[in-house]
Amino acid sequence: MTSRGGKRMGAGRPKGTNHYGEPTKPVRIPVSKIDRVLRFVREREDMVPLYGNEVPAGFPSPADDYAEGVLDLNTHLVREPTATFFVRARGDSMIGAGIHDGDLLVVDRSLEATNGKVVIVSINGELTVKRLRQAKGRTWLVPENPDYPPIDFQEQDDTHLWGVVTNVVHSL
Amino acid sequence: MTSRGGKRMGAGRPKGTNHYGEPTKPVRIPVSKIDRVLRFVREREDMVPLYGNEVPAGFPSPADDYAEGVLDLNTHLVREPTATFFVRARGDSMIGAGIHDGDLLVVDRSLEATNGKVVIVSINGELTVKRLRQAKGRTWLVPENPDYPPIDFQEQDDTHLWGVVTNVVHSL
DNA sequence: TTTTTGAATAATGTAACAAGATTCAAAAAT
DNA sequence: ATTTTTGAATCTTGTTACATTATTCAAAAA
Repeated sequence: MTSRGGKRMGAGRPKGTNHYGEPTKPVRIPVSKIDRVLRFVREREDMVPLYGNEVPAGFPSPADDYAEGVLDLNTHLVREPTATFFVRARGDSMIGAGIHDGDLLVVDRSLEATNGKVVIVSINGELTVKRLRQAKGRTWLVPENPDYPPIDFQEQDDTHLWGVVTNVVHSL
Repeated sequence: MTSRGGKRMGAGRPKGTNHYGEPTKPVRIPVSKIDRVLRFVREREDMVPLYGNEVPAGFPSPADDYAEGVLDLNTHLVREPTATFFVRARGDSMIGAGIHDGDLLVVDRSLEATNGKVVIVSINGELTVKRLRQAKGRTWLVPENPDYPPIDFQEQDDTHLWGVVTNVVHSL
């Protein structure tokens, strides 16, 4: 009935006992995206643990602290969001570069297409992926499959270099 | 000097002229994620256009409406965020399945490891990726490279099946 | 010694506010 | 009559304030 607590050292909820372990700030979000944003911040939706070759001690629960070794695929694979697009690979002409039929290619238009890079080129209205080779003042689009011949490349009306392939996503 | 505007129909900034074309609400966000969240809501960071084999008419600007043909890698590759982890592949024993040394493997623990699936297994404290084969009442871990022999698999103290590989991310 | 209690303090969702942006009709200039 | 300037009205937006909830722990009670 009378007072029990009172002013004293250590009373009250300690700092840092919030849901995230760090301070928060209100940020104005468009209503249609509030759900996505809350899922992202609350459930670490796209932060997935990354292991090396050692056996993980146990599978971390979402409540655990992924202080290190977490990976967000968007940030990891898309460096320049506004200059990036995806293309689905067709055929097996680049099988030697690890590009299989149906793979998803991440293409960055902001990277310079230098000798040896794998590039996306449109020829006669069709997209194709090849390795760029510059030698003896000429440029070649070289498949990575002995069944296909290199293509003499010169940028013309019907030919355009779209960007450099940075990653290949292969589904099993 | 005197009044010029005044009370009248149509005065003032019209509704819906905000940055997003819809109302906003303050949402409390952990400080370390404010940058990511703002980039997401403002620049549609992780929505990247996806093309088929036709030549894109032009590169869409971030201001355009990506009503269709956009892809978010996290959603696309990680179906069950809480049951998913990444492992970096080592060696070339699964080269035939399109898995190269250094590739990033997306592993889903919620999928059933059935015959023919590519799985992650720990053996003697080390992680390895192989294809699961069940035949004649026995289970084998089969490499996809003729240089390596199949492994007779039985779940024991030092052996654990961690999950099914759903995607392979290969960097160029 | 163990259990109960409530004062103290932090966290959190949201309302409120101040400053900025935008519009348009009235006033002024031409 | 036509064009330009102006500022009141109104919405947007980043941030602060606040009321409510959650949490902790030492004192009081059992």
